Amino acid sequence: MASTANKRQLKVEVVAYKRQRILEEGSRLFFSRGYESSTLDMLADRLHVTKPFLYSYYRNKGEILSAICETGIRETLEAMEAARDTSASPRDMLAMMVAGSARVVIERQEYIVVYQRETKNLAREDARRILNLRRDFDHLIANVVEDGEHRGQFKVADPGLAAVWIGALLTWIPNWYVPGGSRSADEVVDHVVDASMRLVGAID
Amino acid sequence: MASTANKRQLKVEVVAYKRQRILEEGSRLFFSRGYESSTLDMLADRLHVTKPFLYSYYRNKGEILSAICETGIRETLEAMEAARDTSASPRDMLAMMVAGSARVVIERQEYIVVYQRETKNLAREDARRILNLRRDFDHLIANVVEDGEHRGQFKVADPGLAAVWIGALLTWIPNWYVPGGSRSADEVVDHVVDASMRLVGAID
DNA sequence: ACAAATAATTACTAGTCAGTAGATTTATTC
DNA sequence: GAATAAATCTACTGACTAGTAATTATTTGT
Repeated sequence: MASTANKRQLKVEVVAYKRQRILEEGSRLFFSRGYESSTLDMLADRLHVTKPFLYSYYRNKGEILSAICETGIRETLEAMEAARDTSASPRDMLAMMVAGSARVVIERQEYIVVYQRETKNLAREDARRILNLRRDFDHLIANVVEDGEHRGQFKVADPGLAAVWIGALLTWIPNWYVPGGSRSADEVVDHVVDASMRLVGAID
Repeated sequence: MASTANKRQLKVEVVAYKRQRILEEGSRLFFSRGYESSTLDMLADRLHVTKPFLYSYYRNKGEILSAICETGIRETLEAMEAARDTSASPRDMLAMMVAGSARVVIERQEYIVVYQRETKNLAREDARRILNLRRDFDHLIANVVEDGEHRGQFKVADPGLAAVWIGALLTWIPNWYVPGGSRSADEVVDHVVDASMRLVGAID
């Protein structure tokens, strides 16, 4: 039989898993119906549980939303940080950053769309925290672009603005990429990288 | 005294004006609070009228939303069509199209943001109609890009995709342009045009 | 096996809000 | 200036839903 410590460990994992499942199904629901039009009863039904179940894993509806938004931006950010912690040239680094976060956007469409569409429904405090993550994201791009500009690999007037453009391209992906459609995920990633390179005037 | 015909004409104009004012204030309200969190009582208060007043100018809440969305996309489209009906070169035409619609996006921020954020809350039929306008918009750009590509003014792999990118830049403006901030509207327009030119690989 | 603790449910409330019926005020016509 | 029509308002309802209190079921420790 398993030790008490093991059991305790298992329980922690089960709780984490349940919390994650709530976010997964929640992101799908909010994605397809919008946050306000989604009820907690609907979410509970999809998980084959009841509403009070949700309340023992999240304080309220808003906390579920904020967890979804935070997951979306945080995973994108992590993909970028992984590329930054490389010794690649600015050009290659930017390509890796864009490719990495594009892949997250594609894999986590629901999270990303909810994150960018439902900001208005976040509680003040949550909105602030998540906005800061977004800022980190923009700075990460801006820094690489600036570095590349100094090293003569890019030709761009305003690195901050270029970062904003690249952010726009990434966030926009779910508006036109259809999973299972004519374009493969890899093609999409390549296109986004190509467009980003054009925006920063990467010298061939 | 004014003739009966004149009075009738005036009345038509007054009705149109009231409908327009509802949309104006509605777009501001939906922009700042989100559609679902906005109540018709709030909207009525802002106009110093009552809820049933709104119902004598629009059938229901959804019709107000759809009118706002349609106004947003339609005005952008009109700016583009004006540029298309010019005999300019593809390069100049695209620049005019982007500049024209960027100005509309800046002037009508509230309409544009509501349009792109609240699509999920549109009735089926309205969503379809508005999606078609959006398609026209994309085609208009794609056509110019394709034309420019054939004439050797642009260098781009997929004109349809380039159109999507440009649409992304335009729609994204409200996410970073702050009216009365450090950048003037004209500067913003120039930046968007510049970025679009880079995306289509315009030959200098 | 049984007591304690944990997990999840049933059944409810309190508040909100889109939409409406009927009254009232304002404008128009003769 | 009375009669009619148009515009707007007051006061209400019915449906919905976030959140909760009290109860039942399940797991755990001894």
